[in-house]
Amino acid sequence: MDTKKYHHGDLKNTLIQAGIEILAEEGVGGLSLRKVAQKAGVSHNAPYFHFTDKQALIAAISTEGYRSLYEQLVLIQETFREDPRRQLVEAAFMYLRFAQSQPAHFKVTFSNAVEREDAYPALVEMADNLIAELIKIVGACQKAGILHPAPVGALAVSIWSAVHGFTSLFIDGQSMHERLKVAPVDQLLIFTLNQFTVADWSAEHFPLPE
Amino acid sequence: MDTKKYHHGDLKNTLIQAGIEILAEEGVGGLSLRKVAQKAGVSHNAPYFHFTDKQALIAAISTEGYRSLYEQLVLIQETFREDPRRQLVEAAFMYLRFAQSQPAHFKVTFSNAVEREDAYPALVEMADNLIAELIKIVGACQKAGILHPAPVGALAVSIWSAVHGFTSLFIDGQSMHERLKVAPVDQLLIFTLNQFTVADWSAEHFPLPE
DNA sequence: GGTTTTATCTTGACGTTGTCAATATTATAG
DNA sequence: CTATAATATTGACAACGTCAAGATAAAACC
Repeated sequence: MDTKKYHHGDLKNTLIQAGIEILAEEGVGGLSLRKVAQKAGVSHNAPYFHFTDKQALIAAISTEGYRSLYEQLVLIQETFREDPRRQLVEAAFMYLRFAQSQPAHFKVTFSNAVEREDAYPALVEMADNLIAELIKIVGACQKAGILHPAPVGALAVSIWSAVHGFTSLFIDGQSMHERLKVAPVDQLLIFTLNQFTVADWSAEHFPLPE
Repeated sequence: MDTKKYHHGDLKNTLIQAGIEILAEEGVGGLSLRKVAQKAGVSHNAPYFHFTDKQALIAAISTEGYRSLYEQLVLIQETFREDPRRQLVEAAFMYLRFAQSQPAHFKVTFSNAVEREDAYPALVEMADNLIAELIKIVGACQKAGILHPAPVGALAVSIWSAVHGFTSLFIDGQSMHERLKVAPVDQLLIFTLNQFTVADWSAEHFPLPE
């Protein structure tokens, strides 16, 4: 019950959504407290009754990014309950698609701006949720013999690092994926995922999702 | 011959260095054109004769980040000329150490701020240099039988993605490396690198550099 | 139900920022 | 040695984050 209805009614979430929309329309540079307030139809100081700081608003937007990733990860597991291999592939592409469709929100989510993550427990909690789901999938893949029997935490960190780095480098200025022109980005992501499988580097294990 | 000596003499590079120092002292949020100018001992508008924009200064700082990584990569290859395995390990740790010691510069380098990379040819060129060196190392590792005989460009992208993602997640709010407490960060990086070797997941292939 | 309290929002102000325009200064070219 | 172009300063402006003071409306209390 964070969202009491006083004058405006649920202004807090309205501001968060306005912020996410501004990120989509104008990018990270266009995000300002005053513009968010204007978009929500309130005065330039109204946000201060819901966020102590600009940082706090950014942290809330970041939290929503984690929530979106987390919820999609849960959905993927439900959808492909008996196919951990498919879960991993879908998860990786979901990650990439999120970044492609909302690059500014993706960037903000991964704390380009938030310095003291500890000051925002809701953010930490949602990030933990995301990690927990990822570990479930990696664990299931190990059980199915698709991934090595390494410590599941370490393997989850490695795979997430690879997918996150791949995605970050891709949206942060087409750094090379396009410059090298070695392969389409989707295929490169599959290739990267394949590095973590038990077998050789051929693309048989993780075909592209249709 | 970019650096003519008129009134100040080499103000351009002075401003870039001042910017890097501010990043080290105050972080990304503390970087402003006016503060950079003040640090260089010039008026608040002097930078506009060397950078069209704040973005242009950021692009120059980013370029310096790429240059630093590139030069260290060249040095590593010279130092361990006959040991491609060692080159790869040292390169990965050099990357991580750079981010650890200058997190704000690392973040700025990877374009948290620069939107139109194409508008800054020097930046693109230095990034290309970095990629070229990385590909050399990966190619040497393949020749030595340490890495799979996959297309070298794709493999370089995958490995860079893993190291970059690992490093980014680590400095962007200790996202999990510390939260999971699965292993010290250095060991986790080695583990991640090991995923790309030809053999199994045991840590024999890439021991920690002393 | 009327009053008090408290949460929410507005208005106004201040210093800082990025950037433009106008002006001054100095190095280089002729 | 002058003229010109490159370099730097000063001043201004709107937008920004944030603080302070006041207004408004919901909630709590009797």
